[in-house]
Amino acid sequence: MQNLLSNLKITINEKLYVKDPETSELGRNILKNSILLMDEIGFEAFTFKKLGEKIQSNESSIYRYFENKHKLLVYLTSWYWSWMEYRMVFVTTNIANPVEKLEKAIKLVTENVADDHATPHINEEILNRIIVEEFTKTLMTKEVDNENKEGFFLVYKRVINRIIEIIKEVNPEYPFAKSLASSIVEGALHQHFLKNHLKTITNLSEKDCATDFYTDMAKKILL
Amino acid sequence: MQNLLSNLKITINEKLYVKDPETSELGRNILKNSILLMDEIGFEAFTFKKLGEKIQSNESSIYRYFENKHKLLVYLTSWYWSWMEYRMVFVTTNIANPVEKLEKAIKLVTENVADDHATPHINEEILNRIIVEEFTKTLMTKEVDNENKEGFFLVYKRVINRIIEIIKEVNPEYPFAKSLASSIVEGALHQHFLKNHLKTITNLSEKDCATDFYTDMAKKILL
DNA sequence: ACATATTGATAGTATTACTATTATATTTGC
DNA sequence: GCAAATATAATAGTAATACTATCAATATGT
Repeated sequence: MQNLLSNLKITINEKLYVKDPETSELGRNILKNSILLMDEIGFEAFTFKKLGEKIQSNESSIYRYFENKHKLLVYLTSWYWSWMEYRMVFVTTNIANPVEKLEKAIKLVTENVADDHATPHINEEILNRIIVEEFTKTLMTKEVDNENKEGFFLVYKRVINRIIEIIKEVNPEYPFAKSLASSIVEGALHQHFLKNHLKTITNLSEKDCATDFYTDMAKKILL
Repeated sequence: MQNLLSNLKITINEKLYVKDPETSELGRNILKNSILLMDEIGFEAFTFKKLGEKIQSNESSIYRYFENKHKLLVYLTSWYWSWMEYRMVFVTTNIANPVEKLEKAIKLVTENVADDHATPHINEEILNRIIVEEFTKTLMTKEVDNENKEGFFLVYKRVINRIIEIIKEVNPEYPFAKSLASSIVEGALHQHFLKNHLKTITNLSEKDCATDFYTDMAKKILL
């Protein structure tokens, strides 16, 4: 089956870039290699100069696409959550049973991620590692309130809102639907971080994912 | 009642500092004002130069206490979790009923924090804000595995392990005690972050704390 | 009073995070 | 096919950061 994404383009908030990187070879190269380089050396050590060397291009050319590395990271994470939202809609549409719908949504945000070949310049498996290791840094800045107003985190909130709605379908009486949904999405990332680095305080081991833990949690809380 | 902490000194991993800041006036001044300055301008904008100006001391003098701002932040967060552990032991000792014990432990890690006047140079209310906004940054670095080996996160893990043990007492059959404990501790910080910045995806509002949400969660999962 | 430790002041370095300018390709429009 | 527009590359430069090193001033302990 041909994946719909081959034809659809993921749209990202225009304020996140100076020039749309999806519209040129260099732009797509920046996206592809910024994912690889960030995964390799981490967000703190990542610089536009090093990225320029990696793609045999110039620092100044990269600045024509992105104002700074923070916005590039927000761009990449927005891309990830957009991709996640697209898959969530796909997987939950036409499912009549709300519990089944919730199970599918939870599975999606908690399972291990593999590359989606429909997007040749984005490796989702590696991008997922960046989300696990760096995503909270996009939020935890002194500019978060302004950036939130500018809509930088809309896609992320939309993914969580979709889960909130499903939770409400499953149990309209439950008073903490929002907190439960945001806990699952953020918590799953955190459990994956722990399984990689602080193994003694998580039950997940190397190849596990967080699906069982959160499915069990949601069912016991809501049913 | 005189708080025990007035007499007890919180011990921090020696690898986190060059010279123990609790042993001099300047050291305690660095601790006190680094908390104030980080809260004010955020960890990214925080520099030893600015801190030096704030305490009318010199950048180079601060470097004699801490190698860099990352280690200072790890020091402050270790201090916080030590203080939390001390209070947790205090609050859970001699409670026979495991469920009551768990409730008290959850309350402690999820409630809003007020200043503890037993520690004149540390303002715990402000330090808690720093934990909410910056704690994950101490973990999410490329050095996390080495620093974990050096014991930088021992106190944090110890707090979580105490909760794991209580969860096991409440329900020895539950298979995800570790993930549940780490979810509660990290998740509570995250919910507090959301209530301050991304209010639409949490049920907590301004003066709420995460206690009700997590107490309800733990009971439904374990009982 | 004198040795020792602590702090302060200054200077210096490499790197980062940009901005500006100019030159050189490449594309496109007619 | 050629001029005009656009994109990219190369270079230089600036202010700030994250330190290190040195030396002077001051306080403390015996």
